[in-house]
Amino acid sequence: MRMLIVEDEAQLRLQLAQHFSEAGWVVEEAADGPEALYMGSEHPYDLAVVDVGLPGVSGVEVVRQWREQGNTFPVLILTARGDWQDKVEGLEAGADDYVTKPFHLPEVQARINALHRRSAGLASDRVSFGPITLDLAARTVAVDGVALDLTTFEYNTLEYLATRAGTVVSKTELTEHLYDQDFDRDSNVIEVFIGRLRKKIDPQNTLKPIKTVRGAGYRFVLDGSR
Amino acid sequence: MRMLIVEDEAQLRLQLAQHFSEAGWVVEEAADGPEALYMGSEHPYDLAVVDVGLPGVSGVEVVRQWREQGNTFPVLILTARGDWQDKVEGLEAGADDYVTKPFHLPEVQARINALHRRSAGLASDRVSFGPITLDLAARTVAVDGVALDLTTFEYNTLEYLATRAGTVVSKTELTEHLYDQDFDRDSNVIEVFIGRLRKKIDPQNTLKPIKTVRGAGYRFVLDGSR
DNA sequence: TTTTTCGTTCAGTTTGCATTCATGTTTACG
DNA sequence: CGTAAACATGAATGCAAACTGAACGAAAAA
Repeated sequence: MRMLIVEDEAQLRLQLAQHFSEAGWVVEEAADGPEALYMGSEHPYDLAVVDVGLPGVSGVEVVRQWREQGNTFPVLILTARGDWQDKVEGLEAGADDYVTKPFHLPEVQARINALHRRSAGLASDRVSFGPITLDLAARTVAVDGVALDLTTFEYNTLEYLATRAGTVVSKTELTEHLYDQDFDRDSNVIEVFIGRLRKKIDPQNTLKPIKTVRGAGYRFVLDGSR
Repeated sequence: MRMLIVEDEAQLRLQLAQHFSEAGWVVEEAADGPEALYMGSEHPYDLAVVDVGLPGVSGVEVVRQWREQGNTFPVLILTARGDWQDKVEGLEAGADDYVTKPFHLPEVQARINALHRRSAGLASDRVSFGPITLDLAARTVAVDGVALDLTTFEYNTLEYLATRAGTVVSKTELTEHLYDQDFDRDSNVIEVFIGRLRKKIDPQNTLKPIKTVRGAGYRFVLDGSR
């Protein structure tokens, strides 16, 4: 999943970026309002963290303009402690949640997990499809109760497909959400990962949870149903 | 584990600091309210000891503000004997336990152990994973009933991983909780300790209790389970 | 003092894994 | 059928992350 971090203070921005990279996100950064506006309108992020106290174009303004452009990804704003007004304005501008600075990473992490989960339309951190269970918080997958040993990208690919189970996901959509902007557009990585996933999830090839929709992409489903 | 001691009286502060250093904690100190507020919001401590009778911003106030910021680490407050009110206010502000001054170190030690254990979500001082058993109070580890000879840091590293068994712990997280703020960020100590731990716990390399999650950190887990 | 213990650094090596490439297989459609 | 495009797959590559053994040096112990 791809996240945009908008924060002018370099140290804090880096700290957040490092943390969420380690947590498995693809992270991009913007240091000021205009940059944030550009990046947010150019790329399909899955989530954004925005400091409202930006120099120049304020964070609230950034969020407002994103929303006016029809951007729907969840936005978490960072407000200075006691700045009641910022918080209210931010939420009115279309932010989904807020955390006051100084904050503790676990708190930000928790709220981001919640936002991300909600935006995927899930009630819980755990999703099951027959014998296949994903734990979004722990980033683990089990088949028939046995944990699978997946690499970061294998897991990312599977999570993206599974949280959109039943719908067709194109290869471009996958690369847009699993890679940052400088991705080689004519690579076949996705095909390779799909292959490896199929082999790891279902070595006997009996479940066939990932169907190919020729010319359109892939669809995660179980059973013969549709 | 990293602890913050907030106490204005230098002699007492030093006594506590020395005691808990020897007990294996990484100890940092604050001498007044503002300093305590700053440090508590800046660093991810695992526990704090706060004297309520601070000049300037009172200890109760410090705890209240920490809690408002979403800080969750356990807090033990020190109150003057007979100062009934302080104790009540402190607990209401979000402290977890109290000790009245003058106190006996063993008592403080015992309460801190209890708080720390509870915050790790453990019911007992003893934790087992298959043949591996840690005794948090005695800071000892045994494999198949045979005691291991671990150094302070080796034990600390193992304890941190084991009390979070099943989840991925990043190297950054480890250094944040096992070292104080002036830690050389591009050191590979953690890797070295992980290596030594693996060798000591499991010389035949059959249990493989510490798994590497490339790019993310380490995960303590036994068998294929979870 | 000398000796030992341990935390830390460093350099060299290994390994995991994302990515590419070449080739094989399926499918749609004329 | 035939053929071209889309997809699958096994092996090869390259690089950064992780591992490791040795050495250093500070502090504790003897």
